[in-house]
Amino acid sequence: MFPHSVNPNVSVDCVIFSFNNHELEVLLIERSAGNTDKVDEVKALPGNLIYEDETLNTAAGRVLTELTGLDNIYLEQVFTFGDPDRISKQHDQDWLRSIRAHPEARVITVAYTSLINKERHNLSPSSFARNAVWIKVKDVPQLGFDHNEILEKALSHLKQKIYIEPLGYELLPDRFTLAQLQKLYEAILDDNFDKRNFRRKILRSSFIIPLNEKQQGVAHKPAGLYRFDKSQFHRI
Amino acid sequence: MFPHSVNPNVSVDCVIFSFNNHELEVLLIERSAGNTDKVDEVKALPGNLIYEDETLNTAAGRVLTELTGLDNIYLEQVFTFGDPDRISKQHDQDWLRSIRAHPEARVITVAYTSLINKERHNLSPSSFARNAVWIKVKDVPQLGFDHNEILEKALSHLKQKIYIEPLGYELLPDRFTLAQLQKLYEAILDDNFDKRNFRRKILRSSFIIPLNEKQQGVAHKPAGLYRFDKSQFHRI
DNA sequence: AAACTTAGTGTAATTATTACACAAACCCAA
DNA sequence: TTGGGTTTGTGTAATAATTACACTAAGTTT
Repeated sequence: MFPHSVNPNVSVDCVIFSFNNHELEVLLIERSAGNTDKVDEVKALPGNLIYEDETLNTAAGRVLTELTGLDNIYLEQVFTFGDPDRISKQHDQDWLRSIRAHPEARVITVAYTSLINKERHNLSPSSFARNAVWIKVKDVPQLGFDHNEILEKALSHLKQKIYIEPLGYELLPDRFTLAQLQKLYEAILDDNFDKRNFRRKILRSSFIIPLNEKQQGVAHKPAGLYRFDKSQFHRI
Repeated sequence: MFPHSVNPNVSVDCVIFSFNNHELEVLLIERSAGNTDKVDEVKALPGNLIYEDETLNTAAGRVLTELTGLDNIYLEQVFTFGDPDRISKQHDQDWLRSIRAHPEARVITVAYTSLINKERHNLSPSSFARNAVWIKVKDVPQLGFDHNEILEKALSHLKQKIYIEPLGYELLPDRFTLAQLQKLYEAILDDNFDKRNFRRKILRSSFIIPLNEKQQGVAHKPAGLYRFDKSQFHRI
């Protein structure tokens, strides 16, 4: 491996969502300061400066892997944040000084997002990520830099997208019930739907295929199981 | 005025659309090389490096003004392009060498877009824009850098947006006919609609207010005039 | 066997979408 | 002044989508 040269002015940040059958969660890291074992109590989105010789998309994937261990995740660009003061809060600067060659350099960041099923991926934080944790979107505290704003933008991007693409095939188990799917839509859109209308509409869409199986071992009438038919749509 | 320091790694590009009552047009500049009066025959979107102390949005407005004279245009971010090779074509490099301190530096560009009525704005190209011209979107030639790709992305952004926001209040005259409005929608969406259905739908929307006036001096039945009611919606 | 819990279903009213054709209003030219 | 040219403006029927709404069925637990 040759060493890569770093672009001091451009970073990527990743907003990775998951679903715990109830609520949306987002992946955050706990920053550790330099070589010390001191954990910075402020959480942040996984992100870092790009290399000079990689695309933004590649950078997002690499940085996500380096910080959290998540590998081979499909990432989609959301928005770019470039306020000149976005990294200049004192606390953020203190932290940057411990890890960056030019902590004072202006950094524009390109946000990427993805949806994953956290059961299918293991986290193994490293680099300056002392820890990587799933936090309920509704419980997200004040984050470093402008990361709350980035999260908000990724969320509204997600809300828009769910009308276009049948999201969720990544967020749910392979076989799922329509109640689970409905809860997912409700979590993303922060709304509630009528069960009958939701079912009618979603089954009309041909992405969701009924299986001849039922839930087992639940203390009530078992629900039928469904799966996504990925062949019915294509990423652009 | 103090001199501004330039960020060598980040630029903005502006995709400005207008409408000639028939087709969509986009604003391009003809690049002039350095101090020479030689016109680079390749056209490009108006764009340039950002200053260290301005936001991306501010940079987009400033650059647009500097290159084309368009002032005070509402600009909206579209997408960010960061391919490591996006400015390395020989011809683009030749031109960059004539105007940039570090022509070889990697540049990530943030694209912005707007819709304007070209009748209401004057072009006065300056800086390295030898000329600024409106080109029909369907006639756009091969542009410098990755600007064809950027234009495509801005166009699809526009198509998406027209479903959400009642665009067009900027693109049409203050008073317009429903046929003009329909042609605008058809130009943007590259589609054709049934006149009766279009009218019914658009009039249902409450943004479009009938006036008690008719076209004058046309050699056929004069059409009724309408205006937009801007109070009926708000930019986010 | 009764209580508990969630699944699964139908209908009527309203609204939106699609497809389709002809008379009315104005100008112009003969 | 009349007829031709051109674009405007309008209605309806068929189909599809949306909304609102409540009870029985199928399991488990006690």
